[in-house]
Amino acid sequence: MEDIAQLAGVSTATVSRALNRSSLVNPETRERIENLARSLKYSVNVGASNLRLQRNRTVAVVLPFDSITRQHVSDPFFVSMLGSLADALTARGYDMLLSRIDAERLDLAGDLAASGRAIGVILIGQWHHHDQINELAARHSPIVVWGAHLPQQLYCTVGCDNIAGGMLATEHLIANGHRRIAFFGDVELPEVGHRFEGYERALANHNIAALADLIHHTPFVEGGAQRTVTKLLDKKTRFDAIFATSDMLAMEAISALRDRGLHVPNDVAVVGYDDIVLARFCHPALTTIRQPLSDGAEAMVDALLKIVDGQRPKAQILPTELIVRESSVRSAAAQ
Amino acid sequence: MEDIAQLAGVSTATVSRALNRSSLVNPETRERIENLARSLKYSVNVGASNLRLQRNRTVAVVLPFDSITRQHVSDPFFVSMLGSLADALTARGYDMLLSRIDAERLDLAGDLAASGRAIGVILIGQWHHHDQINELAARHSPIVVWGAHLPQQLYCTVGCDNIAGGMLATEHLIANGHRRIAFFGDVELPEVGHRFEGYERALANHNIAALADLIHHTPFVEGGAQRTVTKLLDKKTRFDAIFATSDMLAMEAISALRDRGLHVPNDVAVVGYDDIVLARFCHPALTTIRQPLSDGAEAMVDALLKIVDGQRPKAQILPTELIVRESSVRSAAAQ
DNA sequence: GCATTCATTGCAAACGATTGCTATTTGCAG
DNA sequence: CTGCAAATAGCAATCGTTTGCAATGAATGC
Repeated sequence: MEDIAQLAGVSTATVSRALNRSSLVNPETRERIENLARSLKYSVNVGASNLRLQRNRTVAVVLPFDSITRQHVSDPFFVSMLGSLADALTARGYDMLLSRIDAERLDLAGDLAASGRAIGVILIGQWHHHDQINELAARHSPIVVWGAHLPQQLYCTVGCDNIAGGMLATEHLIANGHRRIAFFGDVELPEVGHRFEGYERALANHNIAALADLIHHTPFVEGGAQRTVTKLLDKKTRFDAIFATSDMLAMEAISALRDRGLHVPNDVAVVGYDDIVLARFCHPALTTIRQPLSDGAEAMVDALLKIVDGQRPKAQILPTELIVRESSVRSAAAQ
Repeated sequence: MEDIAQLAGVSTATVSRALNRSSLVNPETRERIENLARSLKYSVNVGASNLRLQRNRTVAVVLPFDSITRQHVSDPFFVSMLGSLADALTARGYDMLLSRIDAERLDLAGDLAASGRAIGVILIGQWHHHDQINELAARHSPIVVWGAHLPQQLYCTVGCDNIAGGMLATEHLIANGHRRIAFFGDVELPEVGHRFEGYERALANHNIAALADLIHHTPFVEGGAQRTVTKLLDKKTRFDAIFATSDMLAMEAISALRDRGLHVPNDVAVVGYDDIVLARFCHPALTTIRQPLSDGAEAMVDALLKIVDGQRPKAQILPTELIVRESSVRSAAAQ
């Protein structure tokens, strides 16, 4: 900036004003300075500017990872969410700082804001860490979480109506004549817990008993669904449908069923969750529950900005939608 | 920091030293200051620190998007790359700034470094923008690109041996008795261009003519592969295999073939590219060329750090691997 | 011709942290 | 008791920007 000031024969104050299009500076001078800046490939140091202005246009997006299994969160759903968040933030002129944080050390997420790196944190998924997040929020770390709305939570969540989603999926299977519907998912996760609640309600509505044999704790790990399918078949548990709480799980389950000679949907119907891009192209095309990703991303960003602004936005629950494809509907043609 | 200094009865200088574990400060004093900092949930302002130290531990990762089609880069391959990059950067103590930039305004990527937001840029995919990137590098923007190594490029690339990958895929199809192998991909993209070169070489090695009818410009857009399949079938072009230059393309093509009553692999064998997670679980499981993602991410980060350090790292070409699954091998059982 | 206003510009003090240099204190030897 | 070195801690400048206030000069009104 000093250099430009020299070359333009003015002070840095004027350069700063010119570059910020202040009306205090002579249009002619401004033009000169702008050209100089352009030709020198100069752009203002955002860090210094932020420091002086006490402002910040960076939002931290945290993708927790599991330190025990060391697994990557490879689920396309979460990564698509990233893309949508990046778009929502870019549209509002914010930078996005992406952080992978050990799920056991979620308190570190607070540092991102405390250290001035970001104005707040968007956490993708609450996983098992409701309490930790609550603690963070209690310390007034600006934070918005993608996940389920829980009673007595101190933090703002944005998520889908998982109960409705679970019902939608289950009702659909029931409507197609299925009675022994297996549930695949990690019920300890709040979101999945809600989907399970929807599952139970739908069964209850139709006077179908929820059988413990059919309810399987299937973690979101590669190979999880496969193991669950194997267990079901080895125990000769009777089932005619699966409600899998993610498309990954569903695709893996379908693959495992096929390996054992079972046909989807004719032997076993399957409904997934998320509607990832590939759900349409796999075979059989996946019936699934769509979550409105980009709406969700926008809502999270808006909520975070409100929090930073001192407001207390309410949790948002977005609608879900049943997308019927092939994996749940018996066909004469197939088989 | 002022506050802590007050409470500890020392100056900010001492606090700063204590928090940076300087040996110049009495261990006792340091302890006191650290406790104070902890209980006040204080962490140093990274921006101010960076400003003073003239350093920066942020790397920008740029995911170009196409302004014309406004499409999101939804290919799981690129998003997985993001995850690996995040890991590689975190491991080295760097923050990751994620940016989506209009592919036509790639020059903006230079700003990320010029404005001090990041020490350098990692660009995921060179797409059609070789010249623009060259220009950037000519201006000494520290930049590393995932993509093909081109003659006379000024920037550092990390990528896979796409020629070998293309040969591997094509040789495999030839070995399985296929002679009329269609090529799906946007040959204008350098990486795909190389894969095409590998395809041609493999054909030439076996004295098979490369037929224009079989070579299809298929952009990486949703619906692209489907349209190409439709065109092939409508024109009654004879083909017994497809080499698709991404798994997305491959899965879409398989889906389209199935819609037209053709069986994969018995009527048409298909080989994809990338080995995305879902390639294993789709049906038929996809034969594909694996790119070593996390090695690539590490290599890119290392290269960027070298550039920032004033060195001129060489382009890196990583090996590819053929993963044979079901989509390319005729089976009696299936059909 | 003088006072007053207006349009530009510059001076210098912040923003929060770091660090070379300069005190101050303490311990120890002579 | 004095002198000197080692151990601690503080002063103040600095990083690159921004901006309140003061200063300058030109233009206007009387």
